[in-house]
Amino acid sequence: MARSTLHQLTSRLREGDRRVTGPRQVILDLLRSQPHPQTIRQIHSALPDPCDLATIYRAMHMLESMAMVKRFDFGDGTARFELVGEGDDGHHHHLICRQCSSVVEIDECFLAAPEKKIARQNGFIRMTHKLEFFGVCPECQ
Amino acid sequence: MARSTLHQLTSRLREGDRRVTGPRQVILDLLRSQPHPQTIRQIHSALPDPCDLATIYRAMHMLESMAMVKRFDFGDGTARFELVGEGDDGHHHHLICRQCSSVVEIDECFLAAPEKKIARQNGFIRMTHKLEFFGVCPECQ
DNA sequence: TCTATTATTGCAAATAATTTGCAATAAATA
DNA sequence: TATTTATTGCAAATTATTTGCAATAATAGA
Repeated sequence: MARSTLHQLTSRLREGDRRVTGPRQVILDLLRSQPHPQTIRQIHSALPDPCDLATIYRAMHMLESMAMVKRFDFGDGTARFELVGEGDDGHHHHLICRQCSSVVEIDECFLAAPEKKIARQNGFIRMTHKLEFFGVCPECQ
Repeated sequence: MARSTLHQLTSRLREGDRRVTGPRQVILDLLRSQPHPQTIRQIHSALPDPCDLATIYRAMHMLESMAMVKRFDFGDGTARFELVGEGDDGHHHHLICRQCSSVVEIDECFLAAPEKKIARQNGFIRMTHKLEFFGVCPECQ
């Protein structure tokens, strides 16, 4: 999946009737450069031209509602966000080191069949799931 | 897996050099009666003889450290706890309705093989994972 | 059973992530 | 360029959770 240009991203904003503001551009540009999910705080401290934390929270909600970012939960009580490629649903998983918190992207999803089975057995529809792997990375062993 | 008696649970406390206090007994008894993970707040409001929230938070930490309860994360920013049977590691998953939050226990785990594969491919050890399924239950459709 | 020891509790205050009200500001449009 | 209104910054509010500390109660020993 090719990485979007900043221009492509701001175009998506315009198409969604959202304004292309300074904070939104630097946030998108930052996310564009990061291969792994970022916390609000990481985004905030990495911005060249800083803006208020509340602005980032609001931007992430907006981007999430437009399916431009995907929210991930590593179980530490802090949301993380990753840019979603156009035409992609962003569904994938991560492998996280419990010592140093380094992250490996896991593109494969093993749960399509089990998920269907569980849905059928319990009469559920509109299924999805959240899955993250944890372990100790080579460096931390 | 048979449900433990309150006596069996308090025995485990004594074996771990923990005191069998009033709050701990009512908390354990409450968890014993619940088939699904409970939030601190749910536990608090269901206690016949109420105690401080901080006491429940501390009790759950203690019980977790003794592997008597397992913490689950349904992604709503609130921890949930389920009693773990003796000789059981408590590892399992849930199916949660996004409308009414009803819960189905999923005892099967489909990820043993994929987890090994991911560990091998990335040189990780001491693996585990967090997985919860979400959907819309029959009642809410 | 009574006493001493110390883990545990309750209460209040502290954290930390996130949300929100509101006036000031700055995109987008005519 | 002027107008409209989404967006921002700032401060205060919310929610889940943690922590300090003095009071209390569970347990071991006499």
